[in-house]
Amino acid sequence: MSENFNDFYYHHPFQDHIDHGRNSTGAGNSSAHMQNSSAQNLQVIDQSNSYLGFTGFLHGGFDQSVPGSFGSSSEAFYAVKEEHKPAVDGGENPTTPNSSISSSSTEAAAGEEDVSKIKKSEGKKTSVEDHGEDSSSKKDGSKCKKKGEKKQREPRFAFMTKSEVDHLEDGYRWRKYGQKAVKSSPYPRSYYRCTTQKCPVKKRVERSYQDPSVVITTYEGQHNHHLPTSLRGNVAGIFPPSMITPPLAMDGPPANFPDQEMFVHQMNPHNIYGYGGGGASGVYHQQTSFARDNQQQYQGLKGPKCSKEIENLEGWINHFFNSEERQQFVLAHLLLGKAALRHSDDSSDDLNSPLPLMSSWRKIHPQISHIVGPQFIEFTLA
DNA sequence: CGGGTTTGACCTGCGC
DNA sequence: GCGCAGGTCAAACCCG
Ligand SMILES: [Zn+2]
Repeated sequence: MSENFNDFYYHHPFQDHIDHGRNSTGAGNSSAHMQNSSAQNLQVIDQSNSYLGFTGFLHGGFDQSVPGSFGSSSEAFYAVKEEHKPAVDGGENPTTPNSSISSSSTEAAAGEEDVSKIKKSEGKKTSVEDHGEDSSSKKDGSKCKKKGEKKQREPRFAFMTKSEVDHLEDGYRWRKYGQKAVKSSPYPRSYYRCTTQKCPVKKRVERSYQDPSVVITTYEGQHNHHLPTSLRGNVAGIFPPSMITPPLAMDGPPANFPDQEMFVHQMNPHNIYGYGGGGASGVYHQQTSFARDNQQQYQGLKGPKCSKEIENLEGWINHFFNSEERQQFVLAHLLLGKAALRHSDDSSDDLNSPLPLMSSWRKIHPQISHIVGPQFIEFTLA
C-alpha cells in the first residue's frame, strides 16, 4: 500500500547519494531466454493505484511552440508512464479506477543520464587494424576517424518498465558488451548490442535508483533485420507479423519524429512473455487506468498542449501502424501516449470515468479491437 | 569449441 | 592538464 512510486518523477538532480550498498550487479539472469525470471517476479508489482501520465517534451522536432523552455538541443522527450497492479488473478477486481492525467508544467528535464547526456560522438572504433607490426598498445588511441564520418547518435527510445528482471526480453538477441557503475546510483548500467551481424542497434539497461523496481531500457538505432525466428514466438503474439517484417519499407514517415524519445512505461512482463501463446493476432496487452489523485506527484510529467504535438504523435501512430515498421514498442507507447494526451487535453470528458472504455479507445485508434475489463485493455493491432 | 558474460583497461568529451 | 563519467574493447571466463 505504500505507494513509494511517487518519485517516478524522472530526472532528478544529483543530490541523492543513495549509495546504500551496491545492489548485486548484473543479477546474472541475463540468459537470452527470459522465461525463467519473467513470470514469477512480476507478482511483486502490486500497487494500489494505477495511473498514467504522458509527457510531451520536444524540441527541434518542430518549432518549439511549446511554452516551456525544454531541453536544449534537438532532443525530444516523451514520457508515458503508467502504474498498474496485477488485478488479474482469478478474474478481475476493478478497483474503482480513477482517471486522470498529470500535467504540470515543469521543465521535464529529460532524464539526465539517459537522454540529455547523449553525446554526439562515439564512433571511435576502428575496424581497420592496419597498423604495423608492433602496435603494442592495445586499441591505442590512434583511431583514424574518417572525416566527418562520425556516427551521430541515432534516435533513442527509453522505456521504464517496472520489473524485477533487469534484462527484458524484446524478441531480439543481445550480447552484453559492457557494464558500468552509474554515477549516483547503486545500480550498474549494462550495455548490449544486437547480435545480428551488421545490426547497429544497441541498448542500455539500468535500474532506476529512484525506484529500484523500475528498469530503464534505452534502445538506440533501428534493427535492419527481422526478429530472430527462434525468438519470434515470444513476441509474435504481441504484435502482428506485419510489424515484425522489413523495416526499410518505410514510406516516408513524418519528418518530424523527434530525435530522441523517452518513454516511461511500465508494463507487466507477463504480458510480453506469457503472451506468445496466441501467436495468431498481434495483441498488446496493456493495463491502464488513471488515478487523479496522484496527479500532483508527477510534476515532471505534463501533457502535450500544442496541437502540433498531437498531430505529430498522430502521424507517427499511423505510420507505425500502417507501415512495416517494426518498432512495436514505439507504437504501443505512442498509443498510450495518445490516450493520455487525449484524456488530458480533452477535459470535456469526465476524467472520472476510466479510460478503458471502448469508445474512448476507439477514438484513440480505430483499430483497437476490444477491451478486457476496466483496467485491462487489449489492443489488437491487426 | 562456439557464443555469451565478466571485468578491468582504455577512450573521449567535458567541466574545472 | 586533470579527473570524472559515460561508453567500448577485449582477454579471460563460463557453460551447454
Ligand atoms: Zn538487430
